[in-house]
Amino acid sequence: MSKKLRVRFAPSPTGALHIGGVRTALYNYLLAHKLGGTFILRIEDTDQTRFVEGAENYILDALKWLGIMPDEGIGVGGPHEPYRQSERKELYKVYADELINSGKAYYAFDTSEELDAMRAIYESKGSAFQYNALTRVKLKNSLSMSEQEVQDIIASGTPYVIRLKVPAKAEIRFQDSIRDWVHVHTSSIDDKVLMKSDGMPTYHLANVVDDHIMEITHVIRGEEWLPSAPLHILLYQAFGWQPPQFAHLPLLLKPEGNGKLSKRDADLGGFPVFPLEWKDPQTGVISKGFKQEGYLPAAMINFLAFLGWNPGTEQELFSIDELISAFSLERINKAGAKFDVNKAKWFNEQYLKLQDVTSLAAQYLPDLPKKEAESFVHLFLDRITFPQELGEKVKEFTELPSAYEEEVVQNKWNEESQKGLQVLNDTLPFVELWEADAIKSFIQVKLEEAGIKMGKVMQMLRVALSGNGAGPDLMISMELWGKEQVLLRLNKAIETFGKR
RNA sequence: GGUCCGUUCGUCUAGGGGUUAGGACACGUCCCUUUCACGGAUGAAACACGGGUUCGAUUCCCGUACGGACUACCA
Repeated sequence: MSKKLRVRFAPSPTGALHIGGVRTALYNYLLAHKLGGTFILRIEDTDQTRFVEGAENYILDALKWLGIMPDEGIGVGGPHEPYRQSERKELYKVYADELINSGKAYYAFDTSEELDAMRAIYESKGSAFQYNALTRVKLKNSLSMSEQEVQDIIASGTPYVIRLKVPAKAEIRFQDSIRDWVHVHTSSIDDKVLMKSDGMPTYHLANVVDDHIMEITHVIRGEEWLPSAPLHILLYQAFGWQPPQFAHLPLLLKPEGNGKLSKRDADLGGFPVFPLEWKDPQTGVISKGFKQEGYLPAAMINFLAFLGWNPGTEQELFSIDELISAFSLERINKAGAKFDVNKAKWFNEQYLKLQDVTSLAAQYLPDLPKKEAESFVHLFLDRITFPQELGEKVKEFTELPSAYEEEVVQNKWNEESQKGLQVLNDTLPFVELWEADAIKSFIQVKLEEAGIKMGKVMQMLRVALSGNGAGPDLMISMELWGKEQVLLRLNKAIETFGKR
């Protein structure tokens, strides 16, 4: 029997969770649920300088809103606590020392400034500096210095880092679930820093150690990690551990032109990149959230799932349960996907129509009587993308027209329609049952009696009552306005047009 | 610059040695609706380029171009 599947989503609390991160979390969640595995949330906060207050809660809230909650980890607990890397600091030191002792890693004393200077020199010569088998002997580290020197310098309290001693001539290969075999020569891999001088591990070390300890079987993460995957393989090898199965997801790209989707593009395009609204605690800048814009969680999930994956059938609308059963790593695409707001909106419209009318009415039209609110929801549900448009629609509907659509008036206001409106104005007060069907037959009869064709006046009537040449069913609208209001509007319109 | 990854309609994608290259969004037209929207139908719209392998390549291989990621004591 194979090991039980365990996956993790491991964001850094450096700000709001980006929509690409949400998709990564979603794919992890889907795989875990499909295969009866465990979905773990771990926080990678090893960079103290980039820590942002509130970001961790934001991540949790965002996942909660979308319904992709972890089974284990932050906010849930579990057998491998703590799940915040800053709280596991001591652990990484142990493993880094293990690598030192086995000769797989070494101490380095070069300062950032020295390295920067080194890079500048190489760059001026048109090449790139690498801290590797070729250069490390000439730099300040435990490989180039005598053992005594190293002991002295450490004892003196000089800051140091621990670097991985990358083998000089080897080929690293691994089979990615999405990209198949990837191979890289170690000559292109740097002796990466494993432990920083502040005693914190870098991503690479912490990630590998935690994934191993937490028994992660599949690492599903963004493509930006692909270049460092060979380094991670090297680390697993150095520890003598079995690496997990890797799956590097294609990137989410900006809608216009090329490049990774960023917050800036979103602002330009007028759509969010964050699931929830986010206020940057440093700058106070507020970024839009999909939730606040009116996107439904189920629509977001469906839309996101299809950005880089598809079931191979022609079905597009998938509930989360359907996604879980249809999902597989094998059907994830290789190429990056551009974020298309139109498609997102379409998904939202589809899910909006599926919403319960009663609860939409209660939530978005709370000030209206229940029955009336529900009528409005019925009237407008097919014409909106976001639920909060209901309020705007109703407001617009309820207010007296401030102007009349000029083009329609121009074309339709004539002797016959004038006569028709006048007939209606005179007779409508006598409608007994003010209800759409009754109003309709009443109008039919009255216009016929007057010898006026219905088609000649209906659009004029619409403009007279609503101001617009197009809109929801007129008879139902009239029912909702009520007799008094209709007559008021009709009067006003006749008066206005009559002056022309 | 170097390393790695990628490339099918405008966008998301299906497909895969022989297909009318399929679907969805967006767009056009028509139908439904005395309007609009919804819905339905329909149209326009793609295999980056060049070599090779092959009877045959969009599909396999190699190059080129283009795009992207990475190249920090950031993740």
